[in-house]
Amino acid sequence: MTILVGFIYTPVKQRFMKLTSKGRYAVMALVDLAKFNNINPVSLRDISLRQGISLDYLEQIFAKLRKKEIVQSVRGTQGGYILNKKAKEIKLTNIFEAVDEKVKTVQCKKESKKGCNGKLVKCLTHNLWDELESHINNFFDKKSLDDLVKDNEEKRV
Amino acid sequence: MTILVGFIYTPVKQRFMKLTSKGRYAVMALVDLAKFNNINPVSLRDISLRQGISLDYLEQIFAKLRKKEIVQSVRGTQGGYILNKKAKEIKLTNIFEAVDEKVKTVQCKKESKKGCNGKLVKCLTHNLWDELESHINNFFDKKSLDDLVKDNEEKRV
DNA sequence: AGATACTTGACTATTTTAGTCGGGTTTATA
DNA sequence: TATAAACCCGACTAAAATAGTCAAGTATCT
Ligand code: FES
Ligand code: FES
Repeated sequence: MTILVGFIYTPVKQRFMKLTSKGRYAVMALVDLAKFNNINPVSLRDISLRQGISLDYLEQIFAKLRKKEIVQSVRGTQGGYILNKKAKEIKLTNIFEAVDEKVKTVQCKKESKKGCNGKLVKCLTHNLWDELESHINNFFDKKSLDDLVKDNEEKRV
Repeated sequence: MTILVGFIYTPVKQRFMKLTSKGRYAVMALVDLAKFNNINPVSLRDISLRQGISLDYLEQIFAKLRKKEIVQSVRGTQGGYILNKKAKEIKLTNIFEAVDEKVKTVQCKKESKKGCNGKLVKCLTHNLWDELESHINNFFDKKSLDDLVKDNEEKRV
């Protein structure tokens, strides 16, 4: 905190956009699941081996996916996970939201007139981040798990 | 690192997309600079006060912007920074690139057949991240500093 | 000379990430 | 009914990144 002519800088504590391995893994794992999602549930162990993702980490991720009702679990031997909806109805936005990687560029409340950094007016770049957010979410809202699986099958042909 | 049936998980150390305060500040500061960029250079102290960004941090950011020839410095009293190009020619991509916040979703080499996580084949979601990268950079390539300033003036009217 | 402003580089508290670990519970099947 | 395969849950942690801070300059105007 720097003090300058009676001015105090309150550090802005806001990570304003993230998309990291957790989200990437979630999508990878779900594509894998969707591909092998015939009759039997798919175990995390299989996904872990096929995709090279730590089993323990996958468990954390799937706990979140289950809470958001994207997957369903089947316990016991021969258990695993199955999709809880049609692959076409699972959009990337849903997945990212479930694992806390929602794309959110502005932290300031939309309704309130207040800006970020506590000022009484929106900052110079507020509009930009707002547009960016729409731009990205637009992409994620359109893409479904089904699209990804199909995209993948094509590639293989 | 978990060992499982002779399998070793090498942790994937890749942050695959970032856009944080540093980039946000860089853009804010440059919009401010562009607005007040008449004849005289604009001092970081002024930007700091107007935008509520730590002066010390701004100095770090502007050092990078100068290295990439986005701004020019004028030393001494009444000194400060001026834009090194027309505001119309400074795209957001250039700004983010300068402060190391380039949007880069895939780490695997494009030419090589190898995928991320060291596998010999591209992962299930490679295409997706590739598309996403284009989608976002498309947005940033189009937006110039000039657009932002104009956008801002309109709002004020 | 003094003040203003840029320049450089090292340092650091805090937070986030990408896991790990240990102990459960549930259920199919041998 | 014993066992093993799978999910379930919460706590823990090393390493990295973030958002700065701080100190000691140098250049230039008045
Ligand atoms: S982002 Fe909304 S005011 Fe700064
Ligand atoms: S992102 Fe290119 S192979 Fe995984």
